[in-house]
Amino acid sequence: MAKKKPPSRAECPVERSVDIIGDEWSLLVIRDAFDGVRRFGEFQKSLGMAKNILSTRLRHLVTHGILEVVPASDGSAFHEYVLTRKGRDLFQVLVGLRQWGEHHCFQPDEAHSVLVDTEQGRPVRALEVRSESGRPVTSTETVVKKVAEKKPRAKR
Amino acid sequence: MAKKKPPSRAECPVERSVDIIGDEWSLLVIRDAFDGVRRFGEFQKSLGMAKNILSTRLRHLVTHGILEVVPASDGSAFHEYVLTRKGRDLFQVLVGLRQWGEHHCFQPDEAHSVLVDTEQGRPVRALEVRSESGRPVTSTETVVKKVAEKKPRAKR
DNA sequence: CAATATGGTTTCAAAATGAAACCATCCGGA
DNA sequence: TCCGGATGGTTTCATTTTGAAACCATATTG
Repeated sequence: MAKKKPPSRAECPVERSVDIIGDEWSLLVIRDAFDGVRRFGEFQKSLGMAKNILSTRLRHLVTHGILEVVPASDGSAFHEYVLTRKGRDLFQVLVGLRQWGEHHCFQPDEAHSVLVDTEQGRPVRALEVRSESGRPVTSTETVVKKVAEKKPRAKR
Repeated sequence: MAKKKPPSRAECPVERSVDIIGDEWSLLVIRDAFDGVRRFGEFQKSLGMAKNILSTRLRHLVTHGILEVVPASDGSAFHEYVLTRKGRDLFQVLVGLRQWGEHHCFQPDEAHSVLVDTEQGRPVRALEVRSESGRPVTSTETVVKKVAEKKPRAKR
């Protein structure tokens, strides 16, 4: 839920991300936002979630700069929730979740939606993690380098 | 928590993924597993979570084939939890979360750990979503194509 | 200007969480 | 081999979060 906790001070970026968007509803709200959902009622209907929970989630995402509130695009007095740059930058994460789900959460004969590029109408490629030199690397070929203890710069 | 719910029948792969791993603890357990954590006590200490919750999460991840229980590598009678192929395939998702966190959840002067490839010891590249032709595409250049209503194949 | 749609908030029961106590097995040493 | 501690849990219970439903204020529509 929208955490009362102070912003995560973890040194691990994964942890900070998860602290913000690592709950089911937030990720699904973001997915809907990528799909063009903008209005409170649309989210609620699409996700089938309780209004109070949606309300806290939207507030949470706005607070964290992932969504922003803008005047309704149809000129009415209502407002809408749209992804910020920060929110759109979650694209790779959503694509990763999508591709993993496609690969591991469906039976071979089961149909699922597909992410296609609008230009060609063909499915996007599988995400690849690449080294700086461009070589694809697997998880076993990488390691997390802990942050060096910030050595206070010698006075100069 | 470990859901009692039957496996998600959503047609959206993102939703199925999120239904399985879309909670804070599961993702952090998986992150630790990528970092080589294998023992119950290690997870518990690393994550600082209650043992009962860790217990349900590990069971949940094992049930869903993301972790598997193997005999302890040190020959003791205890066992260990290691990522399966399915679990390792979450690499891109974790990398996505990491890179987003690095970019959006740290102050410019704040240090954070870094994922490097062991071969060169240099940070991996930023994930890119590419079209089938290899062109990088943004979220605005893609669309989710809903699954065609499975048309029962005409009898032949 | 009345009726309804929209976008919430409040209330309250049920479920999940987390801290702590408890417990069984394993291991290492005297 | 037997004792004490480490390991890997489960149980218990108070607190927190969730979710369904009722309620409410403003906006829009007829």
